[in-house]
Amino acid sequence: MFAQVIVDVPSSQTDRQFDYFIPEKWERLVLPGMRVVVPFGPRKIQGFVVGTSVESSFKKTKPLEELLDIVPVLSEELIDLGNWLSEQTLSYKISAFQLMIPAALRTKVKKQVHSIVEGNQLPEGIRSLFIEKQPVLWTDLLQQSKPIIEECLRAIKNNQLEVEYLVEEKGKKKSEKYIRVLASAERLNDIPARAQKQKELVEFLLQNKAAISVSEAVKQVGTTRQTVKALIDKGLVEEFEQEVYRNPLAGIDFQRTEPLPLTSEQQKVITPIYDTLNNQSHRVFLLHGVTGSGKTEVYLQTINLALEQGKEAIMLVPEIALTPQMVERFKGRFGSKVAVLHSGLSMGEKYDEWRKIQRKEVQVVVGARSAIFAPFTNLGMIIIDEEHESSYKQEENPRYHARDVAIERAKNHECPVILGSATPSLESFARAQKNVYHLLTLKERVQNRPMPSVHIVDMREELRLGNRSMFSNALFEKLQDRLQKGEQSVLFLNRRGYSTFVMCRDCGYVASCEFCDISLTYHRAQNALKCHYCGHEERMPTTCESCDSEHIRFFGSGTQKVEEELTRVLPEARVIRMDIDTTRRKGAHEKLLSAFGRQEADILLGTQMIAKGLDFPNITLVGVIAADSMLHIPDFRSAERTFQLLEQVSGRAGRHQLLGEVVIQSYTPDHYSIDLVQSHDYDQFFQTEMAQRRFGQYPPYVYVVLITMAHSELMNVIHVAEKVTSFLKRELSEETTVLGPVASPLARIKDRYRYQCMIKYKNEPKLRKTLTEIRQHFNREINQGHLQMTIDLQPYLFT
DNA sequence: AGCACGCCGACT
DNA sequence: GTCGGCGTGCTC
Repeated sequence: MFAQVIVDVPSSQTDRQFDYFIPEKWERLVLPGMRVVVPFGPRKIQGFVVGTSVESSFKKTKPLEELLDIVPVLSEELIDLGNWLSEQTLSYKISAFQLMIPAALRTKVKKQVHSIVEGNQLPEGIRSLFIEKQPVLWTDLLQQSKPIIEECLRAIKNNQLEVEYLVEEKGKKKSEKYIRVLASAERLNDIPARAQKQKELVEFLLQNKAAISVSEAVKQVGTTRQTVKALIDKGLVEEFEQEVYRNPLAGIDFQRTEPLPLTSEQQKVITPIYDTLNNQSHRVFLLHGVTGSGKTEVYLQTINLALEQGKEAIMLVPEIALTPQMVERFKGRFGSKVAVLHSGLSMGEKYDEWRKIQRKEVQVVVGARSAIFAPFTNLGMIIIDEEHESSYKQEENPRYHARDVAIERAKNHECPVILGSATPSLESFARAQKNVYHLLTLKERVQNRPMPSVHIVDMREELRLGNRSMFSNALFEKLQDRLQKGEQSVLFLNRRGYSTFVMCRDCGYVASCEFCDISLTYHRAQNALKCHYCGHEERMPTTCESCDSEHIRFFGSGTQKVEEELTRVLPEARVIRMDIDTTRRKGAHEKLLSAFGRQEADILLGTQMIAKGLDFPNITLVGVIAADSMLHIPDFRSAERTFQLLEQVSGRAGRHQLLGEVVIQSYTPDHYSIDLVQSHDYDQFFQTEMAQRRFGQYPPYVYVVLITMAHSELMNVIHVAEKVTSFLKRELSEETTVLGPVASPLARIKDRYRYQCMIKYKNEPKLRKTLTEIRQHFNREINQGHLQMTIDLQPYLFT
């Protein structure tokens, strides 16, 4: 028997199957989806078995070296999915497979050297290194002086030293010491009368038939490890190692909740989902529900039905929305049937959660992007909450979108997918309009709570009235008012975007490209404004093109500056600041939020991360300091992102008894992405934005591919970029547009110059073939490490 | 990705 | 003549 193996060597030349002979002792044990160690050339590496066969077309096959799993870590479905994913994203198969297993199971190859002769037969200079035939790590050896290294290399040639490859797993299963009682009740008499604690402990163990961890037993009886040790010595108690799961949620009690009664709207949207579940068919639903309309309850109840059918469910949430509040709702409803996967867990904790899924100890997974690969085998439901979120797109290879993977998996399992959002992505909503997805709508908040009222403040007007601070009068007064009433406020400042945009403070005019209708980016080095899409360039103006004012400014002030300002103008307010800087430490996020929940602060000031999932009853005011900050980054999705973010932030206010109010400060209050937040009119926003996309030929009207090339020599990268562009223009069909080459928005990273070109197409059968050819053509330069080339199909980032 | 093999200049 | 630099190609 032979095994087809994908080896752990990420390169284009090894991105195919290699045949290995299965030794007789493992004949029936080797199954597709298992990890193995194989000899590969002179070394040993890890690989995934993707198939077995009776024959091999190879004359000389080496045998498998080691079997790393007893049970496959990848199901047949996940192997297929991996192949599909690598085709879709033009990445290596091995990278796709590695994505699907927890980091703890990824192996590292260690190289070490040990002596195979007696010490005194080794050359004198290196004898002290290899005492007692102890192996020396290759990396340590390389730290030695040059003559020593050379002496070692010679010894290896002379068969005095041997090189050995070790394949090691990164993570370990956690085990704890457990005890069980061996003694029957009679032998209690063997314990001396004064050994009171020993007696108590044995009695306790006899009552509790099951084995118990030492630490737990000691705690329950109220004694110390010494007692346990004495009993082990007497032979009354036995100690053994037991594998345990790390529990990231230890000590937290989740209050069980029952399904809530549904509103008639919720009932209406849930019916077709139930039908699809009952028919065991595949269908994609787009659940468009305003903030606070009870989408989560719909998720919970549909998952519940899937579980009742004996199936499993995956629920994806954006990383920053994976708050304790969200986890609590799922644990509350499904208890121990839930595993949680997010980046806050340690490698070991993630491994444990993954194994719970693999062993079918849980039926529901709540997690961020990569949880879409949860090793379930009987999926009945996949939900993607906040489906418009860009964090579902992975920005490194394999550059996949969790939404696409979800739909592919759901097809494999013939089960429904729910994409949920208050502000769906244009792509998804357009698909719903074309009936590719089935649209479900929740227009009302639960219990007839009103949507928060939104005030848009024109900051140009504020300036004219002499208010130069970052808070408008309206926002300042409302903040004071909440402070007085003891209600809480949330202040939102978006610092995203790397490049400064240029704006006139008098009229709000923003310098934008005359060909692309996208804001220009300021380049300090040349004191020029550039368009990152078409390459257009103009001098940095000194006066406003529109009103001749000299108040032309670069924009961008961070949360720290706002915090400073806040303590100056409202010294009595207690402020919690939440951004990357204050939440980097593990658990800091939860700590700050729960402090705010206990009303230990009046104002929560933060970036993106406070826009989602936040649900506190006492929040009655939401302020957005600079609504335009996102609008002018050079990205065709900037208006969409602005609207989505403003809607999300607005949704944080007035979710319970108290009414909510929102203040949005803007220099361009008439822009539709800001203006339409006032009426919470998604449909109108969709219509307007679609017209823009149509005009500029952007998604969803076309598909986009971004090719980024980087090289340390500017002339070199320009040359490559030009070759790539002209090749694409020659090979691809007439209807396809190839733009560029232009310098990337981030024109130089780590001393490499970056250029990019963009493909816009509607239907391009030769696309993948052509892109693969390009990569093949520059393969040598890429392999030599001079040239970097990334190909992003359906990119979300254009840096 | 590693690693061996092999071809060319520098030097004992 | 030999050592070691890097370019080329292979790994079941």
